[in-house]
Amino acid sequence: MPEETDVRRALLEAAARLLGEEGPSALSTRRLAREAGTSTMAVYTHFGGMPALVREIVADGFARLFDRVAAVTPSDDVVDDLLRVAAAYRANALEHPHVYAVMFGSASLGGYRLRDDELDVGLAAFGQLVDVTRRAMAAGALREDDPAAVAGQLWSALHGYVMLELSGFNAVVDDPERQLLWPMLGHLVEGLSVQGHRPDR
Amino acid sequence: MPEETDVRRALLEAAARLLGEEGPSALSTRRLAREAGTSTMAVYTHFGGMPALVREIVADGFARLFDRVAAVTPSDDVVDDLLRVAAAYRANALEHPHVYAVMFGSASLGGYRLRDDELDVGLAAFGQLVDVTRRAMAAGALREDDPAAVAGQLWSALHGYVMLELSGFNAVVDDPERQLLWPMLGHLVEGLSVQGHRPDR
DNA sequence: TCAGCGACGATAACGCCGTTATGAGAGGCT
DNA sequence: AGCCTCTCATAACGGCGTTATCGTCGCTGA
Repeated sequence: MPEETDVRRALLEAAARLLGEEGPSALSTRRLAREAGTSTMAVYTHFGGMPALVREIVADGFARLFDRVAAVTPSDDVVDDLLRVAAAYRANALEHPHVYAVMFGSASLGGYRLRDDELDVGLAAFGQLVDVTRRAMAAGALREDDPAAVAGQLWSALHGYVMLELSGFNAVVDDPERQLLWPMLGHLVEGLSVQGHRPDR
Repeated sequence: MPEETDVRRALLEAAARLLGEEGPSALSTRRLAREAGTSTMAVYTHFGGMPALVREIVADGFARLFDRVAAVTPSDDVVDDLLRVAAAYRANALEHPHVYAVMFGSASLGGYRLRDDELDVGLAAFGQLVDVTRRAMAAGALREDDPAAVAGQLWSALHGYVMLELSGFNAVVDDPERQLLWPMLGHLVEGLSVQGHRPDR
């Protein structure tokens, strides 16, 4: 049960700022303490070490992702809702690329490991996508199927494009957003909406 | 023009082994020198520093990816070729998860940065996918379109699933391979094969 | 043959890092 | 007042990347 002392808040804000502005390599206990105007011990009394502090940052990242997706207002065009959810997801990742990388990377950054509570927040965000998918099925825009599986397929594709964009690999085409992201989602939705079923593989 | 001295080879092999067995955090000049039976200076005389050594590992990773995909023998079923290319891509990533993460992660690991020659090897591997895509279009299995764009869409989706699998997030469903990977690629191919065109977004 | 040279790498040092031990100070409770 | 707990500054330990220094080879040219 973390109480929001000033030092604790200062550390979290400095960590978020450092991660956002200079990347993961700038996140060190000493640098953090310097920026927050305290000593390295504060990191240990308030968090128990760098990995736990990173966990907090990751949890905040999932919470922000959830909020960003939740801010998409449903309309009467379910497919458009789906695409706007994707746009919100991508925008959040582009605005906080390092946090996104830590959230989903098997990356380094102190040997953290996703724990149940953070995973729950992540699953809650995924649940939003499942909801939109379920609504799209109810509206007939997507073929009836396991909503979690279909949402997972959409998520995989979206996540893949975002990761390639963050790595710069989307430059294999001239206009990635118009040649990769939206066509890919469009074609995937199209394949998911066909009524005839074809065996997979 | 690197000459293959024993020490150089020993360093590269130790680095590959450490990265594969213990992950990125085990890759340090001192540890590396210890494992290779030499001193840290060897890293600098042969590579110029850890980032350059990591670059070599990444280049090898791209070369191996290329070979793995090239080993897929074309058949008369172009869509099946495509799926077997995807399977080879995924298998390579699962066998060398840390290398794959470094190749495509905006990750840390010493502040490397993809340079032209490594990027060329990566683009060559992507070219293989473009070729398969082009053949699929010629065979009528995919609608005529920009092959690079279509290949990029397939790559994005595949890469996304692989990344989620490496992060453990594919556990949102019970049987990820049968509920996510193959259906996703199948639906995407289906959407890409429909003759009617729908405006994207 | 042998002097000279250049590459290789072992040693040690510098300033970082994460982490821990120690202790000083502040605030609340009895 | 006494005590206790929480907070954090200081200092230390070992490990890190990197650089400077320097000894030791093997080769080359006369």
